Amino acid sequence: MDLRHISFRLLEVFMSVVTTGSISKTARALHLTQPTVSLQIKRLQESVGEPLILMQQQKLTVTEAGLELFKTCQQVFGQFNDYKDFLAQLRGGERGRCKIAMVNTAQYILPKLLGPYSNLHPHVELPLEIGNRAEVLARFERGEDDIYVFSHPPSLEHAKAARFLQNPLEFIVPSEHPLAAASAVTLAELTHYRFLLREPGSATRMLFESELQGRGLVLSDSVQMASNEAIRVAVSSGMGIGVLSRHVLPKGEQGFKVLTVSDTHLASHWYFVIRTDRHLSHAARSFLQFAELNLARYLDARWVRNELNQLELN
Amino acid sequence: MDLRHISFRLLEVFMSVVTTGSISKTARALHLTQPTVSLQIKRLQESVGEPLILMQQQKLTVTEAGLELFKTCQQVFGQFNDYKDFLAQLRGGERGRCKIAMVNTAQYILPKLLGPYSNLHPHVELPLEIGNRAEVLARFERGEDDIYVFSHPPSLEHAKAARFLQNPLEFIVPSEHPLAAASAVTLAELTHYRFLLREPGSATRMLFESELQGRGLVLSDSVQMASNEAIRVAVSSGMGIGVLSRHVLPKGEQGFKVLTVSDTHLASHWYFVIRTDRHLSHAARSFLQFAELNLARYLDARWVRNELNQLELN
DNA sequence: GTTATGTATAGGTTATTATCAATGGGTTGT
DNA sequence: ACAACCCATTGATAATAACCTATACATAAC
Repeated sequence: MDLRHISFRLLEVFMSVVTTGSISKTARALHLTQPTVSLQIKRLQESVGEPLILMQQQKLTVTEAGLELFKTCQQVFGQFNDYKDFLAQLRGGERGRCKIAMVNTAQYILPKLLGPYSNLHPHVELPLEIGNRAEVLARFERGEDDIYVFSHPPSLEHAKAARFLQNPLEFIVPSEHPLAAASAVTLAELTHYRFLLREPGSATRMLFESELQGRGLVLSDSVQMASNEAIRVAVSSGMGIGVLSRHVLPKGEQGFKVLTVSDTHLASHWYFVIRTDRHLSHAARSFLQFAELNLARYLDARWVRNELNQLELN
Repeated sequence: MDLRHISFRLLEVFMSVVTTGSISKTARALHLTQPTVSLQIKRLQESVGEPLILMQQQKLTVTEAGLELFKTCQQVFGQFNDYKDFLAQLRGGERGRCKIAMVNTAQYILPKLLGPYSNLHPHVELPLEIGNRAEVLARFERGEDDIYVFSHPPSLEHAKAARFLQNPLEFIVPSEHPLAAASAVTLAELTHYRFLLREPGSATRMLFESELQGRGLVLSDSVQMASNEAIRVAVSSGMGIGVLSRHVLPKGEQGFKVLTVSDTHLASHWYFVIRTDRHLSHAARSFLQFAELNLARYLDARWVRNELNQLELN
């Protein structure tokens, strides 16, 4: 038996012949002519190498081999119907995978969207990758993920980016710091103190430094720290002033105080980034559409900047 | 997703691409060229309406849809392998159906062959039909069975017949019959007594009557009875002389006696008959081959007349 | 920078498929 | 006996599937 050149169409025709018990009826049912069906069956029988139906006394009977083939076909079409269902779910975004790579700081805000989304689409896998800006950029280059989250837009080929949230920066000082009691301060005043900053590549630091540079200011002293958490702890223990995303700050200020800097309002933006040269997976599209509709609901509405329509998801 | 024009070959190629993880390797493995495989996959993807594999960074990855299709294919090929096994069994005569229609008297001898055969091939269905000569002939005409058993060859179009057993006729008389004590009698002597016979069409009666006619003898009295069993009982109760196939007589003579008729040796033959214009089912062929080899073993060797090679089974 | 290696695309050939209409030979039913 | 069905066969056609070679184009390896 040589299946190679048998198409599913052929099996469909065969199944119809078995169920209708007639070649002519099948022809009518499938909008074919009777000779066509006759030939199809003949060809199928040759491929199988065994008679599948017999005409005896003008009545069509199905042979043992034919009946068994029919059962096999039923199962096979069942399997493919299951597959079709799977595809439908995939396309509907109910199933599949949406791999997201994000820079460190994003891990404080993205879960607020991911949680509700995941509850709505429990069958969608949502593997997350967290790294620093350079790492996430490298992942983007290699196209390892479906969605990338940056603050600070990467200007790359094949990238489409859209802002979705403001990332306001806040200055925090130890509770016992000389400036802690001031009702308002200026940026220039701050530069006399020691600053605790993330590594040079980080969006927060880049934004802060370009602001300083634009205003001709220079920090008298700064220390580099590996994480936002480390900065927060260091500030609380009196090491210096920190510049952190507002989203990173815990609700209750513990051991530090947020300054009101009257002449400075620093804010970068969070971006969803996708590659234009890759098919966006259905799940990823589904997540971004969810985000577009629900940003204000799950994130602090004051900072939402919904420009996801720029991704042209539809 | 439109399966209609997808052939199994195409799925085979796809599966190979998934398992080898490379289009070129698949091409080499299946003795195709690389562009051929590329195109096949492309076509499959179009049929499915969803990307199945992705090339990223020179590495081939299988999408969700692709992986699921692969699993589906595995199952489907599994089903068809099962079907192939089934076909092999069918062809080997291990499975299937062998419908046999036989005349009444044959039911006393055929089970001796069918029993051992059935033990050897437990998965072969062996439906039996038993009727008088006319009924079995009608079944033959309509081609309702695979094998027909007659004594007396039907000379029909599309029939191939072969003898396999002599059917010697015996004369039986009631124990208290005047002839019961005689050591030997002649046919002519018998004609003076009442005979118990089957219906005119039966092979036994036809044979007996043609013998009488050939020798210019006429029965003085005869009664028609519906079955061999009825004749046996009637003889035992003294109603007259019976003519019965030796194979029908029980081992211990009860209430009757078998005569030795010195001038008469009547014997017809049992025939297996098949239609030449129908495919002989594998099971039927298998049974006849079994019979050809084992006649002498399971039937009384004295009467075996093995001419089954005339059926040209091989 | 050159050489493999792997994939995609273009262009072409041949065999096969999927159809059809027309026709002939059977059965069945009236 | 005739109409009504059913199936098989024939002959024809347009589409397409299944391949190939040649070529271009990446990336990885040396």
